[in-house]
Amino acid sequence: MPESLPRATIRRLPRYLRALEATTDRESISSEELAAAAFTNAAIVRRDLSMLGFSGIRGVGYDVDRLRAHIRAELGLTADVSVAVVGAGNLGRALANYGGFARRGFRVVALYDIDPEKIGEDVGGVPVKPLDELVEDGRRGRIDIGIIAVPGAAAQEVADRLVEAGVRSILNFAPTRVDVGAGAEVRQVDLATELQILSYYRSRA
Amino acid sequence: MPESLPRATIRRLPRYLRALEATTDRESISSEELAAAAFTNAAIVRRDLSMLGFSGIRGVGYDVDRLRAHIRAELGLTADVSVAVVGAGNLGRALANYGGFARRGFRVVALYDIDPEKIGEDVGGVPVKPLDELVEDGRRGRIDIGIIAVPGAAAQEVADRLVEAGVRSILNFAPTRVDVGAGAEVRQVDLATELQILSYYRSRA
DNA sequence: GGCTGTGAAACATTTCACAGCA
DNA sequence: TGCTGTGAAATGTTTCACAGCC
Repeated sequence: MPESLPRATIRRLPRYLRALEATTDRESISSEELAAAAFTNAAIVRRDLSMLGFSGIRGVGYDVDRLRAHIRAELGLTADVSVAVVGAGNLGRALANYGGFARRGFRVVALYDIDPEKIGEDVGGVPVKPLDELVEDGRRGRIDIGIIAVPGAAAQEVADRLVEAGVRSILNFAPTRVDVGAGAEVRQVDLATELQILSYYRSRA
Repeated sequence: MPESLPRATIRRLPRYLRALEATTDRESISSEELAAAAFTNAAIVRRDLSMLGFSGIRGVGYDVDRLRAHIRAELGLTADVSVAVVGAGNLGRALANYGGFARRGFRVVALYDIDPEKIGEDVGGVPVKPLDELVEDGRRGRIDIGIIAVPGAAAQEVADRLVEAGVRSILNFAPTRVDVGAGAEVRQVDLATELQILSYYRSRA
């Protein structure tokens, strides 16, 4: 594995990319300007881009087009990324319909569920398929990222299936942490946790 | 404002609380055990609890009931917290229906939308109301936390209304950052960003 | 003996500040 | 002159390791 970037830098790359995608009217951008657009500060921008091995021009700034392409490449976003969502409940449907994914190069290719009632439905162009087909689909075509949008009790089972299907990147919305081997990377989004953290700050305002 | 805890500690408190809520069969728990349940390590647990001003008993561990109550208090979760969701699209509906909130003491009291078609609907017991009533509702009753679940273009406008309604804690699911004064705390959950970070790790596996 | 509480070291990240180049 | 690139300091966080108490 090539030298990895600092975690803090990685977390900021999507913000830089978004800012650069919104920048269409200029050839170059200074660290100060990019920082303002990406909600950080100029020193951090310069340090981050230097970690990426990307150079600007002193007295001028960074070349917008080249930087955009550089960050896309760094994030592995050179081609569309295919996403499978497991769980066709409210959250799964919301994710399948979410325009923000397509706009950023993520293509939701299927929703999987165990409820026979839901199989065959079409959610904004995305077919709902039986969970039993996940492993086969994953082995045949390519699923780059799997999203777990099922109740906590089913999360581990779904994670196992995803891994079996060859999925090595998982976004888990279930509050239950899942254990996959070293073979996969899991990110956790816990909605109640976010509210609890807000609650902490609120209670001492 | 009382001395604030380190950010890193605050982020872990919800995990400790969840672990302790699942612990009903024992009176005390060691840092080692709590660490395993909360996906961290024993030294961090001891340091965190010591920052909280909470003491265990040497040779034994931490009193489960007292610690649970202590963390709940620290998180401001002594009473139910009321939540308003703005945007009755797929995501807003998913959030209004999400059992994980109620189970953790968060009560979604209303969904707000501008679409006249949706007004008056009932989403899992939560009424959909016109956005125009948000400010009035917020001033009359109490809305502890507001969730923005509208398209990016409308996010800032919604944030302004929330602040006007007296809401000082906001969870924003729109990709657009919102600017509220110093009066409110905003947390950002960006779904595409999460996928991009996963994509980074995938591309170098 | 077992586990907490915490100095001190190690590590990670941010900020400062300025030399150096276009 | 204006802005980058980066040492060095400051700050924040984790890890180590062990004294001290139950």
